[in-house]
Amino acid sequence: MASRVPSEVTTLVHDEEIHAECRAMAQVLDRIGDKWTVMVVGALSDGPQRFNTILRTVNGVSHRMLTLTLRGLERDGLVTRTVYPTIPPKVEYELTELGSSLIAPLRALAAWGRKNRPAIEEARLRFDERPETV
Amino acid sequence: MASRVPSEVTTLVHDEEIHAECRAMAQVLDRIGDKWTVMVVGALSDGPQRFNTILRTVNGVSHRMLTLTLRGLERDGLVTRTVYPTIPPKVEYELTELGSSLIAPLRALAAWGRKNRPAIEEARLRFDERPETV
DNA sequence: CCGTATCCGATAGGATACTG
DNA sequence: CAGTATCCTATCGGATACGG
Repeated sequence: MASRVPSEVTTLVHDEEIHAECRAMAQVLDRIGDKWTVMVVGALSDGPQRFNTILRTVNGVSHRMLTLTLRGLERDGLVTRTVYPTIPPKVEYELTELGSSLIAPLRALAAWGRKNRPAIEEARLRFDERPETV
Repeated sequence: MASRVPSEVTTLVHDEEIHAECRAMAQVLDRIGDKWTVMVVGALSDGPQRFNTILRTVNGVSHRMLTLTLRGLERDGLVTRTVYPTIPPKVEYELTELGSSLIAPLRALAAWGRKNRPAIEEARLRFDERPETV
């Protein structure tokens, strides 16, 4: 890390911006990049849900992973957990303001996926069916 | 899969929509949910880049993972790979139209991250510092 | 009904060394 | 410079069983 020469300054500023973008994305992916988080958020976008309801809605999630996923979302303030001390117990999960604010950007991504799935699958076929070593 | 009763029909239609959303998201996460893909796309958003340039830009990525990440992006038609058969070899990667179209929704997510990082970190502290079992 | 613990396999991803 | 192969580890996540 030697001292910088003046001519690099503008580049450096640009790099800083890039790196800010990168750190933001790294953080977001750390939060939502796992297998179930966005599905759970999606399930909760309908309103408060009980544990077992989410379990049935989110296709394929295991009991264990749903617990962990919800715990993570609660920890980060995206979801609230409310226990009704009845017998049997009833626990409701609900998106916070913060959690709800994530839905819009998520939908944008999902829209991209729906729109471009055909193109991606076509590209994939072409790539896989091309000769081994041209 | 028993036959459905009529009273469930409207619910079913709604469920179908939910599941379409879910599958779209599952697909997108499968594509960009790994550790490096979005960073690489970000690096390429500046224009075509050589392998080693990307390697230096994307902080922390290993030689191996960059290769795999780029291969995946190429396979799905998000990136083109151009080899200039000079000595030493020069290989340039560039976003396709499809790849570029991913940048906007990605930026939306990054913006969400930058805006809400403080709130998330605060929530996390509160959660971690609360008594073990109230 | 909801949560946790234990066990276990699969895979992601880093380090390194070798090739053209 | 760019790509591949090998090895090794950490983590993710599923199945299951038990506890409150």
